[in-house]
Amino acid sequence: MSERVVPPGARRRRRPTKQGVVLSEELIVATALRLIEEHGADALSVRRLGRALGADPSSLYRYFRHTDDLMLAVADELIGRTLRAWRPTGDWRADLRDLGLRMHASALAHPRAAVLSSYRVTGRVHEIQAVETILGVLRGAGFPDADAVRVYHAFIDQALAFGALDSASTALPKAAREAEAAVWRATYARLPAATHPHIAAAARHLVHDMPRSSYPGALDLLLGAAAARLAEIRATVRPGQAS
Amino acid sequence: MSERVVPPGARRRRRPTKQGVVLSEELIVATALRLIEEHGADALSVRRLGRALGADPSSLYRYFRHTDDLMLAVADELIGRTLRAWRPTGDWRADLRDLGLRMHASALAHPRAAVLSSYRVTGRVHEIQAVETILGVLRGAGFPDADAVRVYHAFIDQALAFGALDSASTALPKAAREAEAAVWRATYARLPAATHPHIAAAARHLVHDMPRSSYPGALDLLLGAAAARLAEIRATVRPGQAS
DNA sequence: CTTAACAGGTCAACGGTGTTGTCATAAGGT
DNA sequence: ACCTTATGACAACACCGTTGACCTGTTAAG
Repeated sequence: MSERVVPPGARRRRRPTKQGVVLSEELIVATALRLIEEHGADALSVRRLGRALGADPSSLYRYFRHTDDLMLAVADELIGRTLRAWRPTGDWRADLRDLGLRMHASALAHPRAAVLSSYRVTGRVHEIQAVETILGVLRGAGFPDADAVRVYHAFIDQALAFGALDSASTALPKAAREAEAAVWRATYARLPAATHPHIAAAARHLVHDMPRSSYPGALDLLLGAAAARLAEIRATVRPGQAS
Repeated sequence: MSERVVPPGARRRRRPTKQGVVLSEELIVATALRLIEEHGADALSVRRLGRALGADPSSLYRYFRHTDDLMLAVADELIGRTLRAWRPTGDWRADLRDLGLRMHASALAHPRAAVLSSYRVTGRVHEIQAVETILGVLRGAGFPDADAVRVYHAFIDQALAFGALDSASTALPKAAREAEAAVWRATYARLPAATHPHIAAAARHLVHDMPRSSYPGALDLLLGAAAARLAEIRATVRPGQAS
């Protein structure tokens, strides 16, 4: 066995599959994404992916060391797509808001990849490009390096964390998702004021608010705090005028 | 088969297992938690849990309809423990900060349950108690119902989302976790300024910041924004003096 | 005190999963 | 034309969650 995965550059022998398909890293990732989109995140398994490709499942291990590796490649491809669709305008706050919402939406569309990419550092091309781009926006806006990294960190973690959270709940079978919303109406909204005064008082708001994502609000909060920090920095730096 | 799970109240026949153990919902949940603590989140499977209990795996289905159900019970137990350990002082901001950190820590200690509980509404006793308690803190501080729910929502989602995110990364095998940190040093910190100027400029900060959790910072941000909102509300309400 | 019902345990099986060791073969370089 | 070897196929392993059928001891009713 030793190492069955060959570095991408060294691949040459394009022997087709029994069913005539010529495999490649790109084709595998694209097919995985298609499977996820068409049949949901749970439809993705090595065996099913093999079947969809017209190849033996074990062939995939010539391209990825294990499932995780494959999912990271899928996640990186998603980052790339999100970044390509994004059109920065030069207004850092609006641009980051837009990017945050896009990342969140992309996570919602691909729950499984979102969960994985939320806590893994891929070190792949698109991820690096995203880091460079976001840091560029922040430094361009005038954040000193240390603050730029802090804001970047909070921004990216929040987008990923809420993305994973919200995507997990939309990935539930439809019946289960409706059942969740029903818990707020049927259980919480009916608790008597005698035993649960605070829930009873706020019941109306709970039923309305809780089944919705709190990400947009949290994002605005973060950007607001960052803007306040930037104003503070600018005020401090004015006298000396150095970066 | 029909319905094999009997509602907790109706249980009476306490026939012991072949190996002499008397099962109960509480014992199962406690054992599951112990397994997670001792051998990591991946050590928890129906079969292993059965083995640890000295019972056939299928016996567990007399108590929980499926694995999810079991994990929700585990999650609810965790909420209960966290809440019991928390000692509110009456200072809403300090109390919520303390509670948020405790929830985050508890998620770190029980990654698998954390992930599940982060996007599911259990409607179980401890969860309800937590909602009532937190809403009580906020309403007691003077937040009107609608704002209390908004702050509650952001607070709880943030704690759960970051908890799930951070716990997922600490649940990685130690080798993988070290590899992640190494990516920042070995890949990002070495990118040439010519192609990646922003990363190169901020490299030192990236290496230091990125492998750490951004939750405490994000939490303070949220509470700061909530405090600002409360001050605003108080200022507006002063003249009429009504709640 | 006997007896009938059934809660709650066991067993065996089904169809799935990721992963690996071994083998065969066709493509490429020489 | 040959040799090497990348790469695909196959079969097997050890797991997983879940279920239907069966059996038995406890319990409540008569």
